[in-house]
Amino acid sequence: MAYWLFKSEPSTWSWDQQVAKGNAGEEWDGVRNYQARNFMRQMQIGDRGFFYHSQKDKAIVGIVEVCAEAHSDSTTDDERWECVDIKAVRPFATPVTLDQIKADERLAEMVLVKNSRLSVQPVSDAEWQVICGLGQTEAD
DNA sequence: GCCAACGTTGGC
DNA sequence: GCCAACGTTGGC
Repeated sequence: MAYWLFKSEPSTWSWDQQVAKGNAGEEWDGVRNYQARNFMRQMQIGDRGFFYHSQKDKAIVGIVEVCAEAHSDSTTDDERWECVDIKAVRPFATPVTLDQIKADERLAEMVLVKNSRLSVQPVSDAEWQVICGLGQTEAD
């Protein structure tokens, strides 16, 4: 199983909205970036991801699970763009802020730190464990 | 609100 | 195929 990170501006699509979709999940649509799309194409059902709030919060606030593999993005007729569906699994007991991530040398190689603009990114197993620890949240 | 970094577009 | 111009993102 692979790990990922999904980034969203809470004013556009927030964790609370994601939770409200329940187990049915929701398309992670609107991505118009090839790198991000290519990562979504690699995702498999059951893969886990962090849900990150950019802008005001700048923190990882929850864990999501991929519940549909890449398919065409319903928000555009342009067939280049695809997206997966994700559903909320559980919130972080304590959100992990960007400041915390930057301060932890074990996370120095995270894409979030190296390329903050990429909206869908891979997370390593080690990074996953470290961040779940910081957030006092089950990693399973 | 500013600005740096990055990705995309389009003219040549 | 290169590169300048432009638009967008996101941290500060």
